[in-house]
Amino acid sequence: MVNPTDDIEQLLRRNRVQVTAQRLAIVRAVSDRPHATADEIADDVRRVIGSISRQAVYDALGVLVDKQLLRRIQPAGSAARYETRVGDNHHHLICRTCNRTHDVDCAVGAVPCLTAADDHGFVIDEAEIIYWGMCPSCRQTDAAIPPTPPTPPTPPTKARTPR
Amino acid sequence: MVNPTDDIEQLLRRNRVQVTAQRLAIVRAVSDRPHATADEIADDVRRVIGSISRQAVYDALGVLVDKQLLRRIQPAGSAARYETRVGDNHHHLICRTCNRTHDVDCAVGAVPCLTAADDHGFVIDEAEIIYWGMCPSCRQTDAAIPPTPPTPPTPPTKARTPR
DNA sequence: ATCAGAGATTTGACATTGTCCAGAATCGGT
DNA sequence: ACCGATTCTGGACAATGTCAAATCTCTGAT
Repeated sequence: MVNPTDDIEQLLRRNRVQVTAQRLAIVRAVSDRPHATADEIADDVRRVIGSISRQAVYDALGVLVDKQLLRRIQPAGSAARYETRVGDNHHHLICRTCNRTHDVDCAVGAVPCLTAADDHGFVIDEAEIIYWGMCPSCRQTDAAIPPTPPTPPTPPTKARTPR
Repeated sequence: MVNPTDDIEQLLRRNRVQVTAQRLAIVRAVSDRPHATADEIADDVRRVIGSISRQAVYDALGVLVDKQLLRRIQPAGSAARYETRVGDNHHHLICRTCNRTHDVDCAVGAVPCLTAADDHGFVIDEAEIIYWGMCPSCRQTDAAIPPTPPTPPTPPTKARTPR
């Protein structure tokens, strides 16, 4: 419960976003569970508000991302994820096995990575960086059960990603 | 036509990948048109081979990526794209408007970006970097037609990305 | 406090990108 | 040329979004 509802409401008003119960609940849900997918957010919101349409969730997330109140990330092989930490050029570290996602401050500095070796004449506005790897607990699990090459309990050769 | 078919065939055999007409055509298609989607690849292959099932395309691409003969990238808001340039830690520069994708050598050096500021105990095996921006020709087009605020010929506020 | 219009939500259809499965066809070693 | 393993085909299905029309709700002005 990071943000009292009142704060969220004022945040929306300051940014000229119409305030509705759905949007309040959505922002709160994202704030409470960073890196959640639209689906997870919808579930969380329903638990609080009772019900919400899928479309409302997508619309609200779209508006909030547009207004830069939320940031959307779309890691390969998973649905889009949302977070409230915005405007600070941080990156992400994702476990290939369990999909756990961590924020990582930019290694280089403030707005660093916006410099490509050769920009091909582009005007670059974002450098999106995702570090892929294996988290400590998955590494442990994986190492603990070597005697099952064909079908390791965790992912076989590669975690399935049914979108 | 970068690779004669014979070279592709030997490449497959060297890597213990069964050689089929479909796979040869697929590798060639990816080689001829880097950053193509599965769908585009299927079309290209059909133009050469006559026909191929959607599943065969996905299967082959999956196998080839597994064997590291192809690299798969999945930019936000578009289908997965494939390229033959593999194992050299290069990154990508994508135009938000027209989706044109360029390769960019890593700004830092050899295998550089594998260092996150805080790795949370992860074993990181890849740092995926996508630079987002606007390419020269889209920038020009965009600037050339300012008198259409409601529905600019190019994207209204943001290019739609129907996946 | 009320009202009108802008904007949001709901509902239901549809699109895209993949995956699963079972059977037929093909490949490659002998 | 044969046989077992692998691949391909075709059809169904799943996940994640988007579109469009009708209805409802906010919000600012009266």
